[in-house]
Amino acid sequence: MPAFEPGNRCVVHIDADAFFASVEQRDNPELKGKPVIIGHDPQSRGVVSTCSYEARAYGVRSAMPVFQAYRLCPNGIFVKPRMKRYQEVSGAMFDIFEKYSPVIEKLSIDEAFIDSTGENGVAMASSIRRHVKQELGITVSAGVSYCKYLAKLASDSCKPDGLKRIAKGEAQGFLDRLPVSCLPGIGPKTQSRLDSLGISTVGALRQMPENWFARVFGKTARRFQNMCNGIDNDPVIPWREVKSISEETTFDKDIADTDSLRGHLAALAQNVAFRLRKAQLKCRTVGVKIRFSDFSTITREHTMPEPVSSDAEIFSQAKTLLEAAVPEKPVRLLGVIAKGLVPKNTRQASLFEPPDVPWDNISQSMDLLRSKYGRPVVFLGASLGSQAGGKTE
DNA sequence: TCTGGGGTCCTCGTGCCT
DNA sequence: TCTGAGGCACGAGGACCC
Repeated sequence: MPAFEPGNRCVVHIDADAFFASVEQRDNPELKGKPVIIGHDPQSRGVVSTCSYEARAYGVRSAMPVFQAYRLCPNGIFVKPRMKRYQEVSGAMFDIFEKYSPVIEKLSIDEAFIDSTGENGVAMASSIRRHVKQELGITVSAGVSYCKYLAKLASDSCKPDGLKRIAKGEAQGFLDRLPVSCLPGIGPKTQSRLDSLGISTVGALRQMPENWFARVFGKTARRFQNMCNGIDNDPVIPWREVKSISEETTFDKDIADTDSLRGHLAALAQNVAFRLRKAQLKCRTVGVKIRFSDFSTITREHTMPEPVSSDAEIFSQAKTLLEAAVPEKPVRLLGVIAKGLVPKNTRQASLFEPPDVPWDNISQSMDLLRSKYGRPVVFLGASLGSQAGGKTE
């Protein structure tokens, strides 16, 4: 099978290896070769964002509680995430991708699909890998195939610092051996459901009849059946519409006091509103998320006739929802979400409202001050005392 | 010492309208 | 006027991903 099949669809998937940890090791050479764990203080609530391969050797994994990571790897170096720094390096990495193809789909801060149809995908992937290593000092893994999810499975299978191609003729053999959990969309719940039915590999899943797929997967049956058979016609999409903007915070200690909750809610609402306006958007739906001390979680939302984006309007909606939810147990996490996003200038003309919208003017002035001096300079009265980033301190 | 944060998508129940 | 069906929007929650 030739490495380059002219005219055939070709997708490259690039995924940085232990991205946050690699950036920290690059910025601070003393960390090189050591077990670096990106996460909050091991004494606090929180989970591991990512960790270096040296830490993975101890059994540390992403999404693991930090105290557990500490138990497994007491000599691990715990580093607080520096999201701004990672964004910078990510930006530089995507600048490199753009030199190779105009059609790039950003999946997250550290991975992307690149459409390489009409090009030699393997050559492009190895050139990108070299380029990123030379310019940014971090390694990325690459997968090359004729569709997106196979390109991603290929890069997953050769991590770290690898390159793998799955050609059309090899796809079925490669897929059949994989555990079902490798398919995108099959998480722990679906995996255990399939396990209980005696299905553990993609090969076994592929043997199941069409009506069985329909019964087990419902609307998504066809997608999963196609994936088992190496079929995926999803194009590489260079731009996606944002559907929601949210912020949430887990408190160091659960909070039962409603005044304190209201303060945190105001701070969250303000940050969401600020991000909405920065993106030139308004929202029609405001929601709150409340997680109690027993980890049970509820969400409440309200859709308004007119889209809004001011701090006061979003806070007012969120406050009403929080009060209606009547938290009877101490609250562990509080969040505010804005959905139903529309462009900033969308507002229905009203016969009864003056043409000037005062909140828009106030918000504009507040944003100018925030942009100049930083977020905490101007804030809602209700958020007083909750401006320390959400954590109770 | 349990279990982050920011997203998307799907399902299901409910209420409203025709 | 009442009733049931169907479509639709909304709200809540779950699953999943990085």
